[in-house]
Amino acid sequence: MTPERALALLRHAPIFQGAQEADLSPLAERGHFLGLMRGQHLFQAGQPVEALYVVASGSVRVYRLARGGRRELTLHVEGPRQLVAGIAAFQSRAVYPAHAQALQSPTEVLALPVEAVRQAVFNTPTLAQAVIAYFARRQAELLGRLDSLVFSELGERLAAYLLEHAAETPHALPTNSELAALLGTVPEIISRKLGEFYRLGLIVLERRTVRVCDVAELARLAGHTVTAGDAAREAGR
Amino acid sequence: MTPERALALLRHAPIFQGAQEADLSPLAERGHFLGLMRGQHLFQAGQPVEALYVVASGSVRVYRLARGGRRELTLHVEGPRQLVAGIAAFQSRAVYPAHAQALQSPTEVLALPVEAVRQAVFNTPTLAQAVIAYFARRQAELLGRLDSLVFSELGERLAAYLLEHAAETPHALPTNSELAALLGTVPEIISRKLGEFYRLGLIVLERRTVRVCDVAELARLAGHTVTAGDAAREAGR
DNA sequence: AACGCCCCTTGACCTGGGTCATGGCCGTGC
DNA sequence: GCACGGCCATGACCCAGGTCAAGGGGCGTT
Repeated sequence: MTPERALALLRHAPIFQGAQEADLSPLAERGHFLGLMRGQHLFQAGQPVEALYVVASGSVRVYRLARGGRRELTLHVEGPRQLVAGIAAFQSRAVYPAHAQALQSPTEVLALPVEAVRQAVFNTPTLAQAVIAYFARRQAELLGRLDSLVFSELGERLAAYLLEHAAETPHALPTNSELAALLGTVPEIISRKLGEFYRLGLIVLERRTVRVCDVAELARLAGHTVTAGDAAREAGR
Repeated sequence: MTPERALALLRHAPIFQGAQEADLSPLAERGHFLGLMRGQHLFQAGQPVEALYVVASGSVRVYRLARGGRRELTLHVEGPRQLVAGIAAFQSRAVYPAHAQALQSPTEVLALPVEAVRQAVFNTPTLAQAVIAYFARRQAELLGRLDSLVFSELGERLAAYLLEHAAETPHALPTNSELAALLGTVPEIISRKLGEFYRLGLIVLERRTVRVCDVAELARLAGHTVTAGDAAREAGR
């Protein structure tokens, strides 16, 4: 039973698009499913890499911790069919470069032993090609993340986040701590900024959801190098 | 003549380690050398990707520009045998994600057309494997960069830089603007921090070179979450 | 119902570091 | 020689955002 389910999952995972079913089935046979509760860790940064994971249900957050553990930065959140530790699996002296934990209960993942993955990928040119394309995409995302964190202020990042995740408003919002980890700050500041956006009439908050009111203005905040202070000044004249 | 030189270069490039000479020579034949003066651009961010470059001599700086161009962040500096745009070359709708410019005059690079590269890599499992390993390494570096920029203060980053690049002291230092771009800040702040380090007796500056005096203390600054203020306080008691 | 826990909100305060402007130094070219 | 341009240094000022602490609400558990 497990192999069929595993195979179905792999077949639909974006990273394996373009692969032959015949190439995937040996991999599927080596995999096994794991169930996780909210908050439970899939692995910790620094542990040797044993497996690569494909999310089957729920979601997994991958994050780095500052020295001392006072702050954390969420690198990405992966939902069904997405990979966790996909890149780490191909490093030679491989230890996980980040922590991974389930965000929901229950979360189910398919664990694929790294040797099995490497073997499958290195023996299957189409797979190798898919993996290379996947890596390139991830790298581009990471670069975007990097300079948004370095170049833009919190207001811009928050505005961008709201626009991106609130296609259908109202939309459930993560907790302030989760948002803070995502945007590289602390919960208090998120609280203030959201309050500020509300006062500017950009959003409405109600019971853990946001409704975006002024898409155009949010986009301006997100896109240009414009601080909320500027916006207030402009609104006031 | 060019093909031999190109082949020799490819053979020694770390990314192609483990590849057969036979697999590299068709690639070498498609390449051509370019000469650049200091400051001249190899490409600009946003241009469609035409080629991947291997540095033959001199060095190339790859950097991103903030919107508005007021600030820039150097992603990496590549010397001989290193790749520029190695990852961009494998993205599907590929535009360069960053700018690349020569740091020295003269700088010489080997340009390899992307189709030639893709073809060679996708047809040669050992090459594909090497490329995957290379990507994984780069990704790990980028992650390290990311959280040093997000989590640590400037003093830590500067201390880390000095330690890393001053194995043999005294060592030539880049200009303050170059350092600033590397560490994610502006030249004035570099000037102040270096002055502070000097006053603390950690380094000596003379005519564009640094000599590191107190390795242990610098390492403490770089490694722990310790501000220069703490150091001064401790030194003073 | 009452307790405890977690999260949110807000205020007060602090500080790293960005901005702007001035002046000095050095190297290069005329 | 002198003038110009780039780099560096430094002072004055400012502000986004981090820190710490206090208080309040929602909700699940006993």
